[in-house]
Amino acid sequence: MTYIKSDPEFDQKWVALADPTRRAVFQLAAGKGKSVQAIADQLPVSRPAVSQHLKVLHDAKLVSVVLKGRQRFYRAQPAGLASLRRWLDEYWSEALESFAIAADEEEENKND
Amino acid sequence: MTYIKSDPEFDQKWVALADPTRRAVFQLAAGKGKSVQAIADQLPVSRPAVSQHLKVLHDAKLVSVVLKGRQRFYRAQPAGLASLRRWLDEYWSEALESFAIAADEEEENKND
DNA sequence: ATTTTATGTAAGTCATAACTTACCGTAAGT
DNA sequence: ACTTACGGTAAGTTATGACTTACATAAAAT
Repeated sequence: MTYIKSDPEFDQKWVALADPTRRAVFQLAAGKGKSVQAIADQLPVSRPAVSQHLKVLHDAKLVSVVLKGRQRFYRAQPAGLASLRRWLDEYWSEALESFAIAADEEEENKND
Repeated sequence: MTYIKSDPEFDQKWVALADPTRRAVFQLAAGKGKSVQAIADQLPVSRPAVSQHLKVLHDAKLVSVVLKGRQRFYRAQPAGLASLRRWLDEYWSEALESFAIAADEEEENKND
């Protein structure tokens, strides 16, 4: 078995959130929902850059849009984080449930 | 406020796990701990590539190493996922605690 | 109707990241 | 001692991604 199980939707979410600027966009869009301009105003990048980031986030289903006249209100969609959370928990829980690991950890870190 | 709060250690973890191959490396190193060769054997990339991925993961404190003779056993360190989990939960919980959002969601997705 | 305002998108630049092959050091086995 | 196995690292290639400025479109305001 020399291949990697690929899940494009899942990968997209990781890639989308790996960029700090894009993560900031996501955070700014959390809660209330903001126009592109409003988001760009709070960031050190151009307005088109924000548009591009929003496209990536939208494709990854991490934000939703509402059209209001000539404005577009983007809002973070926390539900889109579900698969990432599940992945993390899969490995996270290993750490908690196993005392054996904690014990070995010390042994290992001597040569680390 | 036109800057982004930067946390290099935190960013590193995101970047490290955003790559599918590197995520596969991390997963293969979960639980038992494997030699570089053993990991490379299960992936469609070269052994040096795996070494490079492991360096990134190690720098991000997502794996630990144990030296045993000429082998190096790498093991995933779930504790390294803590900060990511906390970040996710911050936005994840918003979704769960607020019924208002769920209601608005429908309204919004009409124009989506 | 003309002019703003809000946004998307195209085109170009530049840095970086994910590979590869080649090479080096070092521990084990003979 | 010599050879083989393990793994890090250097160098080079290539794709991609995060920006920018310039342009295009459509709704609102005058």
